Amino acid sequence: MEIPPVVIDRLPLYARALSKLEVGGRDVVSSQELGTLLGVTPAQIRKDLSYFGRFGKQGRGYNVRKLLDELQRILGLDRQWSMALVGVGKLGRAILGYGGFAPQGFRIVEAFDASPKRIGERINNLTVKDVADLERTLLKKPVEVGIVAVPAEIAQDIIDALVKCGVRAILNYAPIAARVPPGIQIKRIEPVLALQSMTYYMKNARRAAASARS
Amino acid sequence: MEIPPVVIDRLPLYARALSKLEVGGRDVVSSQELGTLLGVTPAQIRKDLSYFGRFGKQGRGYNVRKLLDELQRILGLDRQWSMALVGVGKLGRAILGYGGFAPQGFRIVEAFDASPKRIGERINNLTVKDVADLERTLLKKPVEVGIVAVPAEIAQDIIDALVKCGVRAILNYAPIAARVPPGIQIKRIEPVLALQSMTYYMKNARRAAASARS
DNA sequence: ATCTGTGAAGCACTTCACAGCG
DNA sequence: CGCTGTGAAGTGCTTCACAGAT
Repeated sequence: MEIPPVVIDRLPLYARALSKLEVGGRDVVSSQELGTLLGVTPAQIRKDLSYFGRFGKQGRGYNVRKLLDELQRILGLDRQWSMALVGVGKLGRAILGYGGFAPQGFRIVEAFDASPKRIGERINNLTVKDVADLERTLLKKPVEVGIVAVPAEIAQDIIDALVKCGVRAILNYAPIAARVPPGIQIKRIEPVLALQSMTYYMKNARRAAASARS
Repeated sequence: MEIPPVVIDRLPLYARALSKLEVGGRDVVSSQELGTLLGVTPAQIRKDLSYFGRFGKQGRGYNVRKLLDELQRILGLDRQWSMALVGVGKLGRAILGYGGFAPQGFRIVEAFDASPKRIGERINNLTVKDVADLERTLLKKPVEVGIVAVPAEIAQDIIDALVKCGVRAILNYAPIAARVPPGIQIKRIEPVLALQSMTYYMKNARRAAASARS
């Protein structure tokens, strides 16, 4: 069956909420309650889960531990993923320093930059390599994900190189509409775009209406 | 007329592409060409723009400068927006140091933190204030946008406080499904969620299919 | 009695296809 | 002839509403 991409985008949210519930010692949760926690309708949660199987018990709800396991398996979160960062400027350094990837199984195992000042530098147990050696390095020791934190002008070239090295997903921090071949995943992380669409709803100072979408 | 939210989300992309074209000295562009640049169908671009007016010339295309002006006006990008950052840890510092906001008219004018170590610290011409003074400060001198870069546990409280101070949009970096009253905009910036949905398509190593969505 | 799982209905968004203007 | 603007058709996603399990 072909699953709607929006559904896939919501599953990590469900998983995170379940994870919190589990830590809190919760055994069972209903779609109603989970929906309230996440700002999603109960029907949507049930429908989303129904694409993958029947995980609940009628009259009771879902077993927190079991559903979380299922979601992690479905999403491929029951394993480690290795990533290569390209661009070790201010943004790249922040990404290297960010503590949120590792606990979720995402590890940055290579860092590249073009500036002689940065090549050879040691940050967070990683030695920055010359971007000229990117293909050599990643063809020998492939990674699954590429993180692009380079200036816009060269971002597409870097993305092409990463794809050539077998990367199957890209997290793009550069402000460009990058093109990738079919089958390769790419998501942009762009705070400015997020701001620029929110201003549309803000510019008329209307206190009412303008439904907020988390 | 009620405009589909997805349309609003695409307009900043169009604006950015037009901006690049303008810098490149381009006078006119067709929906076909703009679509190729952005990976969007020409029909979608024309339909999106048609919600707001008739900006093109049949047989020719769109005047780059004029369409860019219109989009900036529509999105409210023809003015400055002031923002307050809450949380000056590693992530908050990276946000303060990020050079991408100011050129687009978004200025961080206040920074708050709870840690005595950070309060009073001067970063990028901003003095970090005590988060206990958040309401006092922002009620006196309101900002339009709040940037939340605090630990998950206190993020909802901070968001509530910001909303109380009249903030109309929130850029949320904390890993929670935050709730805001209707009329308040909120967008999450969460690289981990982006990764966690991409893995779904990666876990079976299928080289074919699995359409990539930029 | 409660809450799931799900066809069917409803709504939202995208694409088609072409009239009409430059 | 080229390209926009747009109703209409098509596709995809969400919500409804209820049968059925516990």
